[in-house]
Amino acid sequence: MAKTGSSTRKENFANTKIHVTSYDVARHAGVSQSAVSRCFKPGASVSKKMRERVMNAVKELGYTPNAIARGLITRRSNMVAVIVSNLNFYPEVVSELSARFTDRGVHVLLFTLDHESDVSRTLEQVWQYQVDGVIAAAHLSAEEIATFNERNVPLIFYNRAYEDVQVSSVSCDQIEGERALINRLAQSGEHQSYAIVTGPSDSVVSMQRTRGALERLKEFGVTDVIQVTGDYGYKSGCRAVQQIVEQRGSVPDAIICANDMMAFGAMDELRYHLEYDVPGDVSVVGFDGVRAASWSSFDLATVVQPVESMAEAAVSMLMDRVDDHNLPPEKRLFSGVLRDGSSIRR
Amino acid sequence: MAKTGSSTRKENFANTKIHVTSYDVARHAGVSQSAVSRCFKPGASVSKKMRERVMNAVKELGYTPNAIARGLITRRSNMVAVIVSNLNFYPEVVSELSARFTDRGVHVLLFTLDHESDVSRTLEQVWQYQVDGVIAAAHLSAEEIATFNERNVPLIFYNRAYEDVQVSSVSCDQIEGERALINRLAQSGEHQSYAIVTGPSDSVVSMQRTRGALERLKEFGVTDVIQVTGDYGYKSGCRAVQQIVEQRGSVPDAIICANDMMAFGAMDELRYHLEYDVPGDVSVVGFDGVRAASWSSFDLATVVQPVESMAEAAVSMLMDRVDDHNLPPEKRLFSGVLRDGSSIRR
DNA sequence: CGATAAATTGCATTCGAAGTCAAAAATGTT
DNA sequence: AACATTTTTGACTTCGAATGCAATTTATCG
Repeated sequence: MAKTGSSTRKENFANTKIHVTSYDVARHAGVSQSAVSRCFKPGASVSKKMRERVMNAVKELGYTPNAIARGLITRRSNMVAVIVSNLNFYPEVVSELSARFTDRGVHVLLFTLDHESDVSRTLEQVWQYQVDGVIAAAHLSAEEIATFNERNVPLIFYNRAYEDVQVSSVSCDQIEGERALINRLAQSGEHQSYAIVTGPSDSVVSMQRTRGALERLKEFGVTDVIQVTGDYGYKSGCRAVQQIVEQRGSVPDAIICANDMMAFGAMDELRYHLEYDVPGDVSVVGFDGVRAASWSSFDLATVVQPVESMAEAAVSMLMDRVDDHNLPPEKRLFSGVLRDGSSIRR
Repeated sequence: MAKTGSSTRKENFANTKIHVTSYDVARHAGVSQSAVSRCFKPGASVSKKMRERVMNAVKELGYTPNAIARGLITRRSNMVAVIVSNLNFYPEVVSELSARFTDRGVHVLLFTLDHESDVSRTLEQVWQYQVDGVIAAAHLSAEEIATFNERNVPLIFYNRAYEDVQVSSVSCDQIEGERALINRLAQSGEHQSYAIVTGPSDSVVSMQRTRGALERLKEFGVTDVIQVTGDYGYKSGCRAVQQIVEQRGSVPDAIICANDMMAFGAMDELRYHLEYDVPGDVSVVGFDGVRAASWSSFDLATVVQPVESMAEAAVSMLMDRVDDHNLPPEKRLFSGVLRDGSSIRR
């Protein structure tokens, strides 16, 4: 009540109508609403004189097109949803995606998931907002993926490759990358015993990295590899090291962490609490190539995911499919780049 | 052409109409469209029987309300814009904001700025999308702020306090926090000479932190303080240390960095390149209290910003103003929490 | 200059849900 | 059972811009 009253008041008194519509512009310029609309549509048939008159009125009234109304009729919201399971890990990805979408005049509706259980609630919201497409850096069930087809909404997974599902994705080759790391460790000739710190057991990415490492180690004849589970966080890297030491009674020659954060935790635990020398006593490697990997404190050997390329690929794949819904699913696999570092003994 | 054709084809062949509207539901349930609409409005007058019939039809057809259409008539998009200058710094903030908005059924349109010059273009987009409100962790000019009033869009600044402008904000008390850090340094009795690594000169936050430090140092009788400028990044912390040493020919007793990232850079540069001991030869302090501050490698003395409280405050302040546009601007100032750490000599 | 083609403009309708209001149904009262 | 109340319901209009189509203007050419 009070609200309506006050906004009406403002409309009347302040001579600043709060919502200037294309009709207002049309009236002010003495043309039709269609004409105003056309002036905002690139490539529309509008005479120079008309455009000028309209644009003057637009400026005088301070008109801004209403994207909501436009979206209703064009069935194009120019919004995409970005679903990330946890923004704290790898903000660069969201940042890159956001920047690239912005370049294409597309806006990002951000959905962060605290618990993976929020997925279905999140998808409800996604449907309601009529987004043109979705980028998911989170795990969706096969049924959930299927609804995207039913609803005809393009979907691109970021770093989640589904083997048996026909769905587009952009990923970094986790297995290849992990193998490269093992090669690097083996090549130094200093590592006989290995331990692996995996990510959470429901993480496909972690599974792949672990598998890649184990496979390659096996090829080198290393079979008894200690595995402990982490949660991708720094602290879990610390804990993992404690567990490893507890289990073996000593440190292995190399600790392979499923991501950089855990590698940092592992290095710090080794150096500052267990007083081992990295890499003197034990080598540590990670995965991802986050910024801190190149900090002197760590100088971590890792695999750098080509975030820019991957983001660009995800964005362009998505927008291609928004423009043509009939394009078939496609999986793009990028190689990571081995970053050598002094966390490996040589 | 091809697109329309194909989607029509799908509509006809696949028996799955792509867009199920409230009319479809109404027809299927044998009721009016108004009735369907009412079933989705909490607290509306609908009989039990009606609700049941409608909800059955909803399920059978797989109907989802169209938030775009709803927003058009209700003038409430249930979307807010979050504008951040650089997502890479402090992803926690965006993460917290996102989670809290989600809890309130509000969706986040994310705008990241690469260059501050993008602000005006970004605001254009913000207007078009009829967001209910905006949270800005970026610098806006006075005129830009004024347009929010003209357009009657609530705006809350995050960690940007404008002294002479009537605008709402949530911030951490930079000056108080910095003074606490200086107190802590002074209290150890080991620090005579100081250097400051500031943030970029156009950062209000950096100015405040620097001012707070200088003021307190002056009160302690310290006046000749070396200042070098950084950009909030790790590398600029390294460079800053080089410059400081170059200028004085030796390290000061304490280096005060305007944020944690630069403090990390400074510590690493000191320890690994100049081979000084931190804190033995020189103490380092930061500001922000990012996760890595508590990593053993750094154990950085810093001021922890109460991100959760601040995010909650920003969100609730914004939503209050969305509900009642007449609420006056309000500035909320949170104290940071001093985090002691072994980066300070004692 | 007149005829024809091409470019421009306006009218009327559309998108999908929500709100207004009056009619209809259910409930309560005597 | 007759009436007054309250609750439900549906017809119709609205939000703001885009678009198909017809009407109009302008350009082109013989």
